[in-house]
Amino acid sequence: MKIQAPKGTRDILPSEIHRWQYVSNVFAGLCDCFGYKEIRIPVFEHTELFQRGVGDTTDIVQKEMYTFDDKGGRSVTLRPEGTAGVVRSYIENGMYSLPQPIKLYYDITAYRYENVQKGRYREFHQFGVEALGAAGPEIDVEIISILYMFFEKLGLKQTGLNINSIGCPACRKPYLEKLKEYFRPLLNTLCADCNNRFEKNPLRIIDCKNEGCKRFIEGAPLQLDNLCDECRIHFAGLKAGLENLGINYKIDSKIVRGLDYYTRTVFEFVSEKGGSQGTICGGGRYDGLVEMCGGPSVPGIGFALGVERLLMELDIQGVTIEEPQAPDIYIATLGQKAVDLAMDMVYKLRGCGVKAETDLMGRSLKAQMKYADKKRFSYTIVIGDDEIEAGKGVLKDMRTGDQKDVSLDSVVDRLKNQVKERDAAAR
RNA sequence: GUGAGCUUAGCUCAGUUGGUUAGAGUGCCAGGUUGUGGCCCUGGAGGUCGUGGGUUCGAUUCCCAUAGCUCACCCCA
Repeated sequence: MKIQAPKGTRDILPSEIHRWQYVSNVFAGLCDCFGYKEIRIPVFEHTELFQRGVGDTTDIVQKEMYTFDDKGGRSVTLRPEGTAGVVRSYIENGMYSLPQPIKLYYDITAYRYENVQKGRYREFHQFGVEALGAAGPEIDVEIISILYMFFEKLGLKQTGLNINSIGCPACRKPYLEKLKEYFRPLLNTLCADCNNRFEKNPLRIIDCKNEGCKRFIEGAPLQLDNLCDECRIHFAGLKAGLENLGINYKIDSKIVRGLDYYTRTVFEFVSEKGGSQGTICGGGRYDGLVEMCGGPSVPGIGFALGVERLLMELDIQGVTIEEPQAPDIYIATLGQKAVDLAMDMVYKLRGCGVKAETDLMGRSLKAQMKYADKKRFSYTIVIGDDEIEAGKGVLKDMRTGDQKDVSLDSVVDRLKNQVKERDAAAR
């Protein structure tokens, strides 16, 4: 069998790595401004964490987890998302006794076993943020504003924000009864999936895409219209907070979110043209999760953003990310003495932060020049026996083709300064 | 889990109505007389035509199976 990357995984190659590094850096910089610190959590956790944290009735837990027994007979699972692991770490490391709220972000891979298609992979990348300890709508607004500013910084203009409230345990119970009452007489006309959902998670019926079911969903009671006073006030606070910052949103009363732990605020950022995988980012409040995972009763809110989908959206909206700066100087050599000298020179230059290379293939001068050209070096220096004897090298500007002699003693210092000045000017 | 399309060189693709050594462009390597890139020219390396089986004198081509890729459903990032 030919060895190749497993289904649903892919290499991020040197030719595209700058796009990934760019969005990661922008995200990290922004989180830093907002006072969020990076957390790095394990790629795998005990399976039980996700069963409890993500929810037994979710598709993720029921059919999408990469679960296996390790050699000690423990069942472990590759993380299908980041929140559960962060919450586990919050509890395990006693973060509730640090100044609250705890504000964290992460840049991770996640794993779900499902059929691949556009914008969906088995190994995929997420940027995420979690804020624990704050219950009011202000933190909801802050979390959403991170994303809003992030998209703005990246130059994404057609990315819409949808928000909803799915209530708390107190108001969800009577609502679910109401919902079931509504759907009960319709059960034999609803699809098989919905019949399944009816007992396990009736909320998800509202999300059904089946045309036959959609007709009835239109008239179904919505959680948004059946919130308790506290939830209603919270949602009003969220809306007012977003308006205060000038953040546009739409209320989408059908957002449910596929994970069990969400309470009250749920939201997503969607692409206008992204097609079936148009959700770039999803998030919400999870006030019961920490307690459910064995910690104290602490409220939380967060989001996860799909990096693959973000990069797709940048393409769709025509946002290009510039290639990193070209390398500075290539030292072309003729003869062993020149090779030795060049090795010493590039070593010194690199020590000063200058991007320098020399021949490692024993190639002809012409081939070396071709290499320098293809790799887009700004300058080359040619060194041969003549130059060493004269203590001079030929410095060539690869853009203009101009050449001049330079003293080999001073050239390292001169280049160093030149690059420093250029970098300062760029800033 | 279900359905559709695709699979020939590193990449993008031709092609063979079944018949000797399977092609182009691009990329890579080397040359185009003394020590200089880009344009141009020449040459070279590189393919068990996804894999396994069947039909046939003969299969890269036809048939079947299988894997992978791509897309869609479900669901999600």
